[in-house]
Amino acid sequence: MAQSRRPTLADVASRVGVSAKTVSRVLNEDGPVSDATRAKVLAAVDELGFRPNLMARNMRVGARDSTVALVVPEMGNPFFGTVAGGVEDVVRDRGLTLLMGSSAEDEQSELSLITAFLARRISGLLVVPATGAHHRYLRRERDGGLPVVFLDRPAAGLAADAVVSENEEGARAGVAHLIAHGHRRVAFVGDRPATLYTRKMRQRGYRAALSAAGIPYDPTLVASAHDPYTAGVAVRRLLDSPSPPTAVFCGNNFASLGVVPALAEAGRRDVALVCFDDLPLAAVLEPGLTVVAQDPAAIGRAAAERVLARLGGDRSAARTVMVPVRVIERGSGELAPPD
Amino acid sequence: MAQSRRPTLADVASRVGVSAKTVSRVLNEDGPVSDATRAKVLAAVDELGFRPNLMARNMRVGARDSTVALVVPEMGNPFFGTVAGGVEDVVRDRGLTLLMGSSAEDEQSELSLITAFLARRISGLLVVPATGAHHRYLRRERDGGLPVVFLDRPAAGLAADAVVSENEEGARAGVAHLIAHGHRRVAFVGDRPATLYTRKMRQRGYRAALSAAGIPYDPTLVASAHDPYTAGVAVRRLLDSPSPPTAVFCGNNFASLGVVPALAEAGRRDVALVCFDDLPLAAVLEPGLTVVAQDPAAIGRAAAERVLARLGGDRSAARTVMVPVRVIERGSGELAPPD
DNA sequence: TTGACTTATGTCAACGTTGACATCGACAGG
DNA sequence: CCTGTCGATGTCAACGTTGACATAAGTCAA
Repeated sequence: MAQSRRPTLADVASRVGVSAKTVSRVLNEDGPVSDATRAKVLAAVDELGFRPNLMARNMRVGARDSTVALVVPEMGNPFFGTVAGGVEDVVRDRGLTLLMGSSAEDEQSELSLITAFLARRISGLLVVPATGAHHRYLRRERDGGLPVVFLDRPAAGLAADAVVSENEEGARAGVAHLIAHGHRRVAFVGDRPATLYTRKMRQRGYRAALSAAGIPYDPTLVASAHDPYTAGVAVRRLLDSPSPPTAVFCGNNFASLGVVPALAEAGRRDVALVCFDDLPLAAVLEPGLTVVAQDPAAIGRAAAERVLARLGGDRSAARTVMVPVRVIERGSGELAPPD
Repeated sequence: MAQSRRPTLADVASRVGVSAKTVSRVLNEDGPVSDATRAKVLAAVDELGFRPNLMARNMRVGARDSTVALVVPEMGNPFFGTVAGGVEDVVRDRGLTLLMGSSAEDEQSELSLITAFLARRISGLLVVPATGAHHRYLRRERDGGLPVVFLDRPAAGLAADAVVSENEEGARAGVAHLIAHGHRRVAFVGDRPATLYTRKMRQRGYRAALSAAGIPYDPTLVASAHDPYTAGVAVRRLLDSPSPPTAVFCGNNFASLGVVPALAEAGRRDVALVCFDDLPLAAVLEPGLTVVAQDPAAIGRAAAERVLARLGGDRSAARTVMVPVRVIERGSGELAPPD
């Protein structure tokens, strides 16, 4: 119960009867140490339960901490969990540890989280920007050689590396897929707020597909939602309108979780549906859910590789990496409109 | 490009023409500082882009880092992501930052990850143990006052706080639910390896439900899988056996993702099904998926609260907190067996 | 046998910060 | 006018570790 101070190198040293430096040498496999001394030191380390203090070490050697920090807007969202998994796979191989924190989509928490990470002298920073946040204040860190990479959404106010999905092209392909199956009235249920980067890009793809097919853009066919409930309400209203859509393109996974049940409950399995982002069980629905699948693990890996490249001395201009998406046909997107 | 050394307190101080200590006072709102000095210091801090070095600070004040570490077996699994979200909600309110890392279900990576965290003098440690890992080596840290809490699965070889779901009771209730609807041949598709804590507890609940109903335990009705594919294969084999089950109890979410499609593809919607763990879209299936839902966010919150209590000086004996689960009826678990 | 080299160890300062204590002027009360 | 108090600041050492350098004993070729 004595809540005793943690043992230090000096404690180990005095127990063995050598200097702290010798213990340091043993633990870092630095300079020469006799086998006898080594054995005694290791025994003492074990007995005392000594753990090196990385903070002290990093300070002395003037190194950054061997950690890479990842800031995401929500921990619970499996998309970001999978992104994090991709990051970890890559950084672990380089002996780096991943630190992760959530900004809760709040600009202020994002700032304080990033500040906390910088205060720990991390080696790299990965950020999925919270809505409305800007990152001008990271300019000095970036210029000072800290790799800063943005994921899923680009940075505002800072020229920095970014890794994003092919949002526009994916949405265009998904909507074109519906049009190719005969639809002319295709609704778009996008994320909220409408200023969100992914929302904007996907809506742009939606409009591109329409105009490529010579279909005029009709704003009454566009709705916004960030949670399933709102999305459900929105899609019901669209279907009840005077000239309802025959197909729906759903712009993010939370919206999908509302749109799919809403269509099912309304008994409207005839409405064609393509969703951005894959979902578990999507293949088991009746009909199966056609999606534009992102590859979140690939996003994480690509971002981590950017960090490693910068750490390795790459001083080239900031670049944006586009990660491909792909359309997975499962039935719901291949339904023809009623004649 | 100069990759210049980061500015220190002393740099700020010499620029303003005061001592480092005065700058420290300004930044920590410690002792008295004149308004004029304060203003000049803050300006210099801004110009130089000074960031306090938390490692140096922590070392000087002899404090642990204001960080709580969470070790999970897989980042991509949304269950753990939601757990992490629960932890974060609680620790953030106390000004603590969450560090997260994945052990990839590997005993060795778990050990090195935990070692890395301990070397950073974290304030608390939360661990979802990897399969087969033991934690005797954490005894000294726990005794030294470091809060150590295990989640989802208890520790092996260490008396420590733990927060787990009511696995046994939940499985018992789920299986009893099937029995109440007339089933006598209920299969169990459990996690793998069979020594996994959650697997064992849930299987125990399965057996308890059977024996409460006077149904003999039939090992040929039990299968194991940790991934969807294997689970699908297993359930098909069960259905093709000479005396097949009329109902299936599925012991974890990855297995569910295999069992549900397998039943659908085999055209066996008549087979009753209850799954441990809720899934998105579970309500939209035909029939809706009856589940025993865990509350991962509550697990995370409870674990974080244990850490905070220990940090607050709670020296009571290690305890295990059970987080309730609940049966959500949606159709698949209420199907009657063929007569 | 000596100087050059190697092996095994020790000493000391420094990393960036802050607690403890010192200093110095201004100002109030007796 | 002296003393005590307070406000504003400075000095110094220490946190735990390791790089640079020093030392001491042993080895070996000339």
